[in-house]
Amino acid sequence: MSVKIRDLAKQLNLSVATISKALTDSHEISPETKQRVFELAKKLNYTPNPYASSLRKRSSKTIAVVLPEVADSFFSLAINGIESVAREKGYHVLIYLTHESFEREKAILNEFKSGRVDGILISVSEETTSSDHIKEVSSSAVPVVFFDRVCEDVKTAKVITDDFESGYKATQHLAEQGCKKIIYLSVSADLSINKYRMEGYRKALKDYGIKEADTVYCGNNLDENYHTIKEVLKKKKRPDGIVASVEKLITPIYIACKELKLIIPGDIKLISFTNLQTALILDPPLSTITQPAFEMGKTAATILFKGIEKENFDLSKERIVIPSELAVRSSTRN
Amino acid sequence: MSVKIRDLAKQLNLSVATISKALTDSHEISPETKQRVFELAKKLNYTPNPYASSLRKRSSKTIAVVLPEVADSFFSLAINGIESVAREKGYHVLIYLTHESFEREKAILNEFKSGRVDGILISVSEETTSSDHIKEVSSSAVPVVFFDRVCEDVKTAKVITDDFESGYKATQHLAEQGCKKIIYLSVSADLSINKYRMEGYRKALKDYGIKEADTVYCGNNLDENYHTIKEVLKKKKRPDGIVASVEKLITPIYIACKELKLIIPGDIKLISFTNLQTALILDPPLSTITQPAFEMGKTAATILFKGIEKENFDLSKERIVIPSELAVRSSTRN
DNA sequence: CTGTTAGCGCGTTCAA
DNA sequence: TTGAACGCGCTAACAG
Repeated sequence: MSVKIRDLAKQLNLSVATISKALTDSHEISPETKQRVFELAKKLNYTPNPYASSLRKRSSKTIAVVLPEVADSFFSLAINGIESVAREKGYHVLIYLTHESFEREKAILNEFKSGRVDGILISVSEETTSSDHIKEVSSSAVPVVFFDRVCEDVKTAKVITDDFESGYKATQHLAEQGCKKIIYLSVSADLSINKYRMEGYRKALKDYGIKEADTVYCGNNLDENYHTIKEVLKKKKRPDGIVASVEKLITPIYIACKELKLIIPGDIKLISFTNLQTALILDPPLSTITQPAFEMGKTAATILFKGIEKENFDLSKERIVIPSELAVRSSTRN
Repeated sequence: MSVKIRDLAKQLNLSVATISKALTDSHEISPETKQRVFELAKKLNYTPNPYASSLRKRSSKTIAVVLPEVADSFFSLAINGIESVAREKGYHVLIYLTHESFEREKAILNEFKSGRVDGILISVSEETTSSDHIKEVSSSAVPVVFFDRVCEDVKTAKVITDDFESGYKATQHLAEQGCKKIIYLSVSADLSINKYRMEGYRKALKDYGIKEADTVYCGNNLDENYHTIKEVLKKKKRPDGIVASVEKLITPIYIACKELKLIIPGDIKLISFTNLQTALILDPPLSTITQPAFEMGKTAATILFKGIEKENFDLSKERIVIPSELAVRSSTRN
């Protein structure tokens, strides 16, 4: 086994309590003994047993990050942001993936009632309809911060982007380029982000007097999505504009268009929500709505730590909306 | 606080020991009492305190995953693989990012000497030259499995792709298309994957009698990489083939080519290591070497769990090479 | 300034 | 089949 406080105590002829205090730099220990303790600790490479400490202090210095998946560039970047502030604050990060399954999400959340983590960062799954499982842990004194995909009915902090505005801006961009039939591609009707983005889309359609609209729901499978999209594009009254509300729809859209020999942006104009670097180099070019994923991760984590560390910090008051960016890229060919 | 064994014991007029045994389904407890215990546990939503249990059992049911970053599609997919087998086996996953810093990697590894985790999955940083920090934890009885980016001198399990072969195949692909000057774009000379890929590249050059070669080292910044690549492409004796050994070089290459009005694959043929879905829809098309990232994550995790759970399982004997795939995509325009 | 004592919640003796 | 007692390693209260 590794070296423990007892070992240090014996070697220095001190009590374990003294060592413990010295190690936490307590003011009730003389500088000299502190010095001796530090030196021996370093020499023997002493590292405190985190679980003993957690048990005693009732705090684990650990947070949980619950995500649908890390396939997507948004969540990848967000993890980087979360991890960087966690490390800075001396916290450890447990990662859990729901794979968009509600059942799995419930099972995961249930494990947080036992004090494994001091706080939770969550972006709910596509299937999540009820939020009881979250309320339950939230009310059992473990702080929860929502992040991107939220449950509005849980009274706690939320860090989101301006989904309504970005849905509006995306649609507006297409409308201003002369699109007359703009469709909205989605993956889940229940998701908060989707609801707001779609409302923005509807508002823009209205403002620009566009009557022809349609919402198409896709799934999580590339092939199926490709087929779904292809069917839509084969219709007699084909859309001339597409708002892709999530990143994973880009590939099937491009494939379907190529297959059907539809030219972007000649026949169909396209805009997608994504943080992919390769959006820069797609040809035909892809206009995008980019979310500040890294920043969002950092912000959400920062708020969570406040909720954990500040005694009476009211998380339910926090609702941070971070603006997304519209990047218009026009063709060099047409 | 949450409900504990004591609470169950009181309500059932049993001792804590009996409850504990019943919950672990011990054979020395009668079926009837087990039944009663289970029922009450479920009713009160009892979840054992993981830290008390870890302290007592000297096992945390937790593994650490140490990665450079999750920017890249390879690591994103790998995390999914790792998490899925971890969950299946009832393990928790702590994630740590080195951000390609050796110092950070050492600091992280140092924390694993205290029994926080039962095992470690690691893909080393670009800066990692020595492996003492890994040997140290590995020899202190915590199993380590390398994964993609390995340290050859540490005697433990390694899960990798056929880097030599894929470097060879990539170069061969360009050579067979008639390239006469093929350059290799890299990010770090020290990385194991890079060494092997480059050896494959060199071997292919030799086999195809290509004399003109060059290796260009890039960094982690999109802009800088763009400039570096642009300079190379501006030379009088411009390369006519590029092997991009990591995903993040794709974007700067495309940008530089566009800027210089170099046509892919007319002027320059390109092949890159990547798992990006959007590689499918890049135009001009991008041929790729794809690593089975999800599978690798699963495999690495599976081996790690064997090392953790099987008493005398010799990790140092394990070296699993998973084949990557060459996907050739040709232009529809030229 | 330092030491003694008493748990944190759980699992494992050993005795009944 | 059950229970009492101890200890995992650490920290906090209270004495000295």
